[in-house]
Amino acid sequence: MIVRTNKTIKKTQGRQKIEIKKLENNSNKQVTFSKRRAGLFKKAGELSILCGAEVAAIVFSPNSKVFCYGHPSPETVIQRYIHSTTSSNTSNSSEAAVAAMASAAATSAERELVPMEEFNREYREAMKELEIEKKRAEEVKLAVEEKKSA
Amino acid sequence: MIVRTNKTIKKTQGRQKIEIKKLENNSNKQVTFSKRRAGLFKKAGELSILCGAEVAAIVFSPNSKVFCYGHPSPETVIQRYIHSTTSSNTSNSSEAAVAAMASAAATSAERELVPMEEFNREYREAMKELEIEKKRAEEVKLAVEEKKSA
DNA sequence: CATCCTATGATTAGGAC
DNA sequence: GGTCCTAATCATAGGAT
Repeated sequence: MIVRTNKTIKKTQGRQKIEIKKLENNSNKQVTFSKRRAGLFKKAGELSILCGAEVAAIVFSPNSKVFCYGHPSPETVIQRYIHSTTSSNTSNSSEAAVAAMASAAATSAERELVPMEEFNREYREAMKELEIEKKRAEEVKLAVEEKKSA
Repeated sequence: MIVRTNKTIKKTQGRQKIEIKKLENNSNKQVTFSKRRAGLFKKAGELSILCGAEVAAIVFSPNSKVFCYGHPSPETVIQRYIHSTTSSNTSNSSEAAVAAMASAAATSAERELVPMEEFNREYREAMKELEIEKKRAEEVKLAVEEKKSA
């Protein structure tokens, strides 16, 4: 009896698990690009509505075609971003962070809003991290300057 | 005797359906903002890896704090976007690198005294931003070296 | 505020038009 | 190229820590 109940025949394979790595198949890459780009913009829109946030998303396809989403508009958000990043002229990020924390330390010590014991531990860890970061920042700075003079 | 048979008690309500409209509850809005921002950036990263696309996402929180994701870097994509939408001349790419570093500095810009109650949060954010910036700086560095050898 | 957990809604891979 | 479909993975709301 070759009676197949259609109930057991899947119409599609459904969503398959995929690895997040460069897609090699070009046509599949194009399809994935379109679908996920739409998904990304939708998410961006939801975030802006739900939280009243300004959001911009810019995407260049593998073929260099540009797509963008923005609320209130891509330009508005980009301008604001550029302004927010260039208005600061602090020389070194690590030093700035250290200064900020030192400032916080002085204030908190007086107010005792946090157990000193815990604070000291966190502070030491922070300083350690910053030392490491300082060295890396220096490396990058050198690399950038090197490139400039080249 | 407070004996509850956990078997019939659901530990959580699980994901609830929500309307996409402005959240009014501020604390809930903050939580949603953090979670969805992370999700958005993750999606952006997946899109860039899967499709070899250049992607940038910029988000301003309701409190005007700026967050961004970019591959290869936010600045790179923004520059390219500006160039693609206007006919202005291409600017020096090293400026992008410098801007990237300035971005890190902006994260923990100088401030007055900080209430200790905010210290832990501020501290964690600063560390996280530095962590992100570290990776970005590394990418920029690699890009610079790549260009030099080319 | 971040992170972990679970249940469930949302997204999307694969396929067909 | 976009659209519709299904099934399975993924993201996330709500809660706890």
